[in-house]
Amino acid sequence: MKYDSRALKYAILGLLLRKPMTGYDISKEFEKSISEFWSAKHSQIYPELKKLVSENLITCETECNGEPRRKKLYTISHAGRQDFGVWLRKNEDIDSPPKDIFRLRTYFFDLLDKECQYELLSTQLLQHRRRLLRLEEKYKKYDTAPSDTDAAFGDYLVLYGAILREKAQIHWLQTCLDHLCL
Amino acid sequence: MKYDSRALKYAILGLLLRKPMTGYDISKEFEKSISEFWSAKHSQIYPELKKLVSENLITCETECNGEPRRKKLYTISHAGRQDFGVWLRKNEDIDSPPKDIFRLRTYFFDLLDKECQYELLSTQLLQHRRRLLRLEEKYKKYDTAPSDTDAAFGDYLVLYGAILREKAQIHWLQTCLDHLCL
DNA sequence: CGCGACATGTAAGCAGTTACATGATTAT
DNA sequence: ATAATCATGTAACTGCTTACATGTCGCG
Repeated sequence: MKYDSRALKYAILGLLLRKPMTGYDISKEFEKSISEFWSAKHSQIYPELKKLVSENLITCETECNGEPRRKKLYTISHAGRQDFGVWLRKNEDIDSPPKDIFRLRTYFFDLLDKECQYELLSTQLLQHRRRLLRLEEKYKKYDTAPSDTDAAFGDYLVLYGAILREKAQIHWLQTCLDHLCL
Repeated sequence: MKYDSRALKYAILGLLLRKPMTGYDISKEFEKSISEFWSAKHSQIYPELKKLVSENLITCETECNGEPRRKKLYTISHAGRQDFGVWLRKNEDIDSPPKDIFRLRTYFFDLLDKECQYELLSTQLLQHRRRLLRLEEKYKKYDTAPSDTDAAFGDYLVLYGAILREKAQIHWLQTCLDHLCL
């Protein structure tokens, strides 16, 4: 009875802790740094915001100076701050290895001809190299590492983590190609 | 209209291509090498087997020498082989980065005191080092790389991939700790 | 006026986990 | 006997994606 880790809940609370935001803003934020290790669509975010309001962890403002607005600005509540603080400090076990469909294909490589194995591996390699390049572009913008009290600190760490992950993937794919000994 | 990549379907078909198996056998197989990049519980496998039978991709034998048995032995059909072959050769785009809850925590590290940051990082580090050791134990059993036509080839590749993944994770965690400059 | 970005939602369906259920076989 | 493993299933629920739906705002 605890599959429910409620990651989306805490991602939203964390973002709202920095500043009040609309559902749309949160959605955009997911497409930035967070997308290096997760993503959530607006169709998942809007219902979650409703739920958090009903749980009194956030509040929703629809008007400004008495005028009704089209935007809904969400703000974290005291209870929300507390809940998030407890979660953030929780020292949980490492996750089971992440699902990887390409590795499933690789697992069945003995059932495939060499040419096809080569095709699949080199296409993956190319794409991961492109992703790495894009990440390194982003990384270059930091000429120095942000302080660990700066909001950019987390961004910086997960970006570097994404780079290492891509490098490991590339290294693996190259090793796989070497084992094909064409 | 194609979220449905049906990974479980192809995992099962691939395993049955090697030899006929029961649902229980398949379940056990998932706990071996496949668990380095994915896992499926029996509660997901049994319904999928039913579905595959209804799609005529596999057949089910319940008896042996006319005697009814308690086991259900599944065998891949001709249509199943074809379907799997097409899937295995498909050159798909790389997946979006895998979900990682610990990185979500890291992303919010600026909201956390140094001691707690240190605690979280070092606990993760310890556990990933343990996982790496276990993987390296397994890897040592191959004194030489299996041929690319051997069924063990895939096992070997994904195992090596898991080792590189853990090493990258460990390297990242160490770098994060360095940035804390205690 | 039309296009793209802003902004918010719902419905259907697949994917996966946890818990509930049951019963047979094997080893101690 | 009794505990562990073998063996098969279902129900309820969370999580996530895709598609459907609607309307606003600013710019050229």
